[in-house]
Parts: sequence; structure tokens; C-alpha cells
Amino acid sequence: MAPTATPQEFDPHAIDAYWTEVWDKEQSWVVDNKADAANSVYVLEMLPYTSGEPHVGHLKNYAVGDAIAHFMRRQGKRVLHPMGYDAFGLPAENHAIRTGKHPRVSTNESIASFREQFKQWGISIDWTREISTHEPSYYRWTQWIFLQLYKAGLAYRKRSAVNWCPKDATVLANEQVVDGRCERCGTLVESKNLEQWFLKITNYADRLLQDLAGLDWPPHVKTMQHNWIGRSEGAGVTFRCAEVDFDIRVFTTRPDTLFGVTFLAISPEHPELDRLIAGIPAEPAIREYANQARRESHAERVGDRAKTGIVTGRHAVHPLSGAKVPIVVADYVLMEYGTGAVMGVPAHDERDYEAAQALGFEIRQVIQSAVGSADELPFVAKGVTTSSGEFDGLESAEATRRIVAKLAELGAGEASTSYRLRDWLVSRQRYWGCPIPMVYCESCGLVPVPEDQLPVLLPDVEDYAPKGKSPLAAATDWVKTRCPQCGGRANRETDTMDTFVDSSWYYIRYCDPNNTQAPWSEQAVTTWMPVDQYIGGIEHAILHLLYSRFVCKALSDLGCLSVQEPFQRLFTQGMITRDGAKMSKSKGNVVSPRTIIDTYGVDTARCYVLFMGPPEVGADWSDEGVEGVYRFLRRLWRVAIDVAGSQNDVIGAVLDQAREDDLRREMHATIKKVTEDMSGGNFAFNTAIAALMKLNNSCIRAAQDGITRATLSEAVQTIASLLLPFAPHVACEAYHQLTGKRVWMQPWPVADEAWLHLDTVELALQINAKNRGKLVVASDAPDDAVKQAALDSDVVRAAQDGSTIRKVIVVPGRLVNVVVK
RNA sequence: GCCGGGAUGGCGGAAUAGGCAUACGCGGACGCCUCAAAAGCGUCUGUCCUUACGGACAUGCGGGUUCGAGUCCCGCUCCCGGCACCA
Repeated sequence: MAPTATPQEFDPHAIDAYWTEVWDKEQSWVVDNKADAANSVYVLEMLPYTSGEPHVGHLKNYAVGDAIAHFMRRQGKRVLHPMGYDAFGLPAENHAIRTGKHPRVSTNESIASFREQFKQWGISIDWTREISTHEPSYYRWTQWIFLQLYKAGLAYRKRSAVNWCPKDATVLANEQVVDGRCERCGTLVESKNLEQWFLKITNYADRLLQDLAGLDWPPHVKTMQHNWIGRSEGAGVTFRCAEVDFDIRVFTTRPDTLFGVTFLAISPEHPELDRLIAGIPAEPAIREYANQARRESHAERVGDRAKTGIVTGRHAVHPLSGAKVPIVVADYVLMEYGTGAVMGVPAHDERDYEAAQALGFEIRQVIQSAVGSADELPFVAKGVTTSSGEFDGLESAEATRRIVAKLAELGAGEASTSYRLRDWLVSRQRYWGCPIPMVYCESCGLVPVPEDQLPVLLPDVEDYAPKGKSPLAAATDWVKTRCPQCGGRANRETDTMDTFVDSSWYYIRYCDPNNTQAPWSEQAVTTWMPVDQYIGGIEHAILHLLYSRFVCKALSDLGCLSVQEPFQRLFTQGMITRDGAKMSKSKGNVVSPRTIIDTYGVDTARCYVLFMGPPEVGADWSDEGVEGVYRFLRRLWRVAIDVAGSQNDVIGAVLDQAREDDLRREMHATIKKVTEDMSGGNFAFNTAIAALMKLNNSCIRAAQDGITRATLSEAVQTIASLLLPFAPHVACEAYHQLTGKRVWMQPWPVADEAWLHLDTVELALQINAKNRGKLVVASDAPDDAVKQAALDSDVVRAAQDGSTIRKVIVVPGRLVNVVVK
């Protein structure tokens, strides 16, 4: 909308187009890296995965982030607010296979669409910092980071049981298996014994857990990471099996139950199993049992089924009691957790109880709820020890301490901590990803590609369909290379990296995205990092957010980065549903941002997704609700145009000083309300917008009843000014119509306390806490005067008749309650 | 089972240092404008009783504390999310 025109009809599309062009031309949101860390704020929304088109979830994500970015800028901050694309990975590749387009082509098309729509939405992005994870200029540094981790011993190859998705024909990280199924395609995951690349995230388990305390994150996200890391404290205990010279190590969280051990159970995958069972009568049966267990998926093994096991006939010696304890192979014992062997305490563990019943082991109670009480078994709570020799009669905590000390003294155990977290499996047998910069030399073995030879470019291949080994293996010219060490014949690593490696460091690259000499400069990173406000979906609570924290800490330890945590404050937005269901093409309930914007303009769409409810909770889409927001914006625009076009000093019917004051007072109250709703980590956009609607209604009413042009204009300007974070195009237009100025360059309005103070206040007059009328008093009236005024009121006099006044409670500014009996 | 979050009109939701429950929006009713409709504008809209004035009852359920409870405490029910043969 040209600022000189005087339009008669609200035309949001013209307004959108006009201001989009202004921002684009003037580079309104570009910031440099000057060293001004104290005044610099980094606002970041999770980068979009570019497959297909943006949906309303994206709209909400960026509407939330943009509101914060605008608000911060108006507070005088330099705001880094960049954008990029998570472009490698399985979904993009699968989409490419389905459509018959090369993933590079279809991904670039998708990126173009995202970029175009983000610009249309008017998100205040510094477009000079745009990145994409599939560009060599970016993944060169992903490879560089991999090499740093490798040199530090944090990237390694290991053969082990891994999750395999038969449909996507690749291995998966533990975090990408949900309820035993592939997170992407829902296929039941199989277990395979393969050699793969891992990142040693377990080295950081404790720090990842402890440093959660210093983060300003939603508690449930912290809890999820806490649970995922799964720290348990206990003890390692050694049971010696002299028959085959084998020290069986177990981990327990309950050393106080040690005297209740009546068997030892070891996992069918235990590496010492062969040695343990060699030559015993049960050997063939156990081998069959172990094979069977290996064939089954993890989901099947942990299903709701009876405990099984095969008794070996071998025994171990209890380290404290000296008792002979039978050893059993049982598939309920997981190799992946603890030591792959557990001590069986049937009296105090439900699983052990079940196993003992099935296999006929003794059930020996060593903990009681209180001395002498008859507890039902299994009794799993803590209590007092019994039948535990010298440790009898101790509380569980004390018994634990003493038993662990005794074990340590005998060299048969020690306090120990175990984690549920596994190392991060990062290699993928797929085409569309970042190549792992390693070569296999016939004489030198595994050799990293020298940094000055990066990037290892992803070659173009004809056939990129998944085959169970990386499609890159087919690019023989690319695979065959020379060893960087000896110059001899060597082959390149053909697996690619998990997409989550790409996105584990992108927020650092934004600080210095065009640096060709290094992944980032120290200056850029100290100016911006850490991200002050991160915004994204809850689905990344564990995956992306845990991986990023790990990579950040590792880089920091390697001296590459000066921060320990990437995201200081996190906000997770709730999902928008339609008719109570997640939007999906198959259900046909998808709301397209394009359709809404074509009908109502950008600002209605942005404002509506913020007005639906608190942004952290989910909300159901309503077409009627959208109309309501559109009406608000149109009414605002109308009153702004009317005021701007009016030559009169008074607008409306009859001037009234009280009305002037009321509107001004409401204006200042609204400034206060909106500011509070957005300050200090508040994301109460829904109530902020409600307050603006209310003030707008008051303006329209005042324009009918009679008001000076000056007062009305100031109030409408204020609405426009406060609305910038939510509806930037209409806000800029309305403000410009009234003032000729650019609202984003104006400081955020400040409420004048003098206008928030009232001379008189209306109190609720209550009798026995029930509303019985109103009482108008001077706002600075002392409590005694208020009390007297209440007693003098007709309502109280009437109530007093025949009863006595017991008490009068005055709540200044609120109410007065007369208690009668 | 463990951990976290929640339940308020016909609907989305406001309101927690305990102080006038239902802001704002949607939907609905009636009216104005119109030849008419749409749009727009205005008034009303928690439930029940009452012609009215007015009153009673209402924040998932049952108790409690308090002059006063959506808000605090105790005991439940249901819903959502995470983890779960993790020893």
C-alpha cells in the first residue's frame, strides 16, 4: 500500500506486498558481528526440515519467534534472527525416490518454496546469513567437526547389536526408535550385529544431566532428558565363578539386598557366555536359547511375557556370605544396560521374583518394612535389613553404605553409576547425507581425510535407492582413492552421517555463515552465543536438543567454542490440530498457510495462530476464529485511516473530559499489560492480543461518542505500535498512516504510571463474602474510612438489622467484606 | 508402575503474593441499515427460580483451612505427554 494513497477498503494483500518490499530493499533486519555481546540477543527458531511445503506448524513456530525478535529490537537490542534449511536426510531422500526426482533437485525446490513463503510471511530474518546443511560450504564444516571428534576419541567404530530398519534399509540411533519402531516410517526395528560409527555421548552423560539445572527450559523437557539419560546409582559387585575362572560383574541399585541373592542371571548376548557354558550338559540348549533371543526384536523381548531362562549348572560365590549361587542364562537380562548380568534377588524385585518362581530358586527375604513385620513378597520398597549377618537391623541407606564399604575392602565391589544413555550411532547406509570423511587404507587401516582436503563432496550417483549398504559404494571412481598417509590404495567410507549431526551445530554457523577459513570466528561466537531464546517443537526434546548439547560441550572441551550450553532459554510450542486430530494429507484435514493468507492476508494468519490460546499448548484450528482476528485488524485499519484522514479536532458526537481520561488511562494500562505479557520469558501472546482488541474496541466506541483527534490518534498509534510483533504489515501501515514514521524504528511504548493511578476506585461490597453492591471511595482512602463508608451503606444497614457485625475486612482497591451473624 | 502437565460457559480460552470467576474471540438471540441478502453497526448471552425487583447454584469429584478458595492442604476420578524387564 503506497503511503500517500487514501484507500477506502482494507486490502491486506496490498499492505503485505508494500511492506515486504520495504524490508527487503532496506535490509531492515541485517545485523553485523560487532563486539557488543551485552547488547546482542540471539533469537532462533529450529530450522525447518525442507521436504514439501511449509504448514501451519511452521507458521506458528516462526510467528512466535518473530514476535520475540521484534519485541527485543524495540527494547534497543541488536537481534540475530537467521534462517536456514535442514536439507539432508531420509525423508527428503524417500520423497525423491517416490517422485523420481534426484534429492538435490527436489530439496532445492522445497527450499525455494520455504524461502518464498517465509519472505511472504514477513518474518524479520537477516537473509544475508541463510544456510543449508546440504551445501558443501556448510557440510565441509560438519566433516571438520567429525574429524575433531575423531581425533579426540569421541568418534569411533564399534561392532555391536544395533537397530536396523528393514524398510529404510539403514541403522538407526537409539533415539530414533520409538516403541520398537522406526521413528520415520513406523516399521518394526530389527537387531543386527554390525560395525558402525558412534559418537561418544556417554562420556558426557553426567554433565548433560547436571547442566540441565542452569537452563531456563520447560520442566517437562528437562524431565524427558533426565529420564533419557537415566542415571542410576548403586554398586558394581563381583561374583566369582571358580569353575571356569570367571568373575561375573553385576550392577545393582540395591546393595542393601545383597544377602537376598539366590541366583545370578546373565544375558544370552554376554561375551563370556561361550566360556561359561563350554562342556556343560545344557550347552546345546543354551546355544539354541541364545540364538532364539538374538533373532527376536527388542520390542518382542521386552513384551509382556513370562520370564524364561536356562540353568547352567555352574555356580558363583557370594562375595560376602560365601554361599554358592546358581547361574542362569535369561533373556530378560539386557546386554545393553549395566554389565549384562544381574544378581537375582527374588524377595525384593518383581522380575527376579517371577524368574525364581519359574525356575525354582530360593526366595530369601532380607528387607522388612519394619523389624518383624510380615511383608508380602516381593517387597520392593526400602526398609530394615534382616538375615544379613553383621548388617542386620540397618536402614536400607545405611546398609547400602556399609555393604559397599565391605565389598570395597574385600576387592569385590565398589560404588558405581550406570546410565541408560547409549552412544550415538551416526552412520547411515543411505545416499542423501554428509559423507563421513574417512578412508580405509590397505596398509594403514582407518585414516582421516586431512582437513585441507575437505569437503569430501557427495558424488552424484544414478541409483540412490537404499540397498542395505550405502549407495555411495556404487560410485567406484569416488570410492577408490589414495591413502593420505602412505599414498597407497584406499577406499572411502561409504556411509553418510545421521541428519541430526548436521543440525547439531547449525546455530553456531549462523554467527559467521560466510566464513570460508573456519567454521566460525571467535569474535562472532562470543558476540552471539549462546542462543538466548530457542523456539521449536516438543518432538525434539530428546533427539536434536540432546545431540546439540553434546556437540556444544565437546567442541567447548576441544577449545573451539567458549560456551557449554547452546540454548539458554527454550520455548516449545504446542501443535495445531484440526477437528482434534493431527493434520495429515491422508486424513485430508490439512490447513494450508497459503490458503489462509490468500483469503485474509499474512497478518490475520500470524495473529490467529498466536491468539488461539497459550502458544505452549496445542489448539484446534477454527475457521470462524480466523474471521474474528481478521475483523479486528480491519477495524483497526479503519479507525486509523479515519483518524489520519480527518481534519477535525473532535471526532464523534459530544466531547467529554472523563472519556478522554478513560481512553488515555486504558491506553497506558494496555501498554503495561502487553509489555508484561512478553517480558521475562512470558509468551502470553494470546492475552496481549486480547488487550489490543479491547483497546481497539474502546477507540471505536470513543470515536462514536466523541473524543479529541489528538487523544484518539495517540491511542490508535499505540495499538499499532504494540501490534508490530504479531501483525507487522498492518501495524506498520496503520502507524505510518497516522505518523508518517516506521514503527519498527520507534522505541517500545512505555506506560506512564501517573495514568495508571485512579482518583477513585469502585470496591465490591460484600456481606459474608457474597457480593451485595458497590462502594466508590477515594483510592487513597485509609482502611478505616473505607470501613466506615461500608458500615454507612444502605446494604450493610439492612443486613445489620437483627444481627451483629463481627468483622470488617478491607482489601484496598479490591473489596470490603462485612461479616455479620 | 514411575515422572511431568492438565480438567473453568454452547466452543477456544481469561483470572494464581487467596480478594468482584467467565477478559478477549467464536457461536447464538434480537435490533439498525437494505427492496432483499451479504457485509457492517448496536444490545443481550454461565445455569436454575422469578412478570419484575431479586435470589439460589456454578471452575472434574469428596473433604479441609480461611471472613473469603478456580487459586492453598488431604483423598480420589478422568485426560494428555514422556520413560519403562534399565537390575
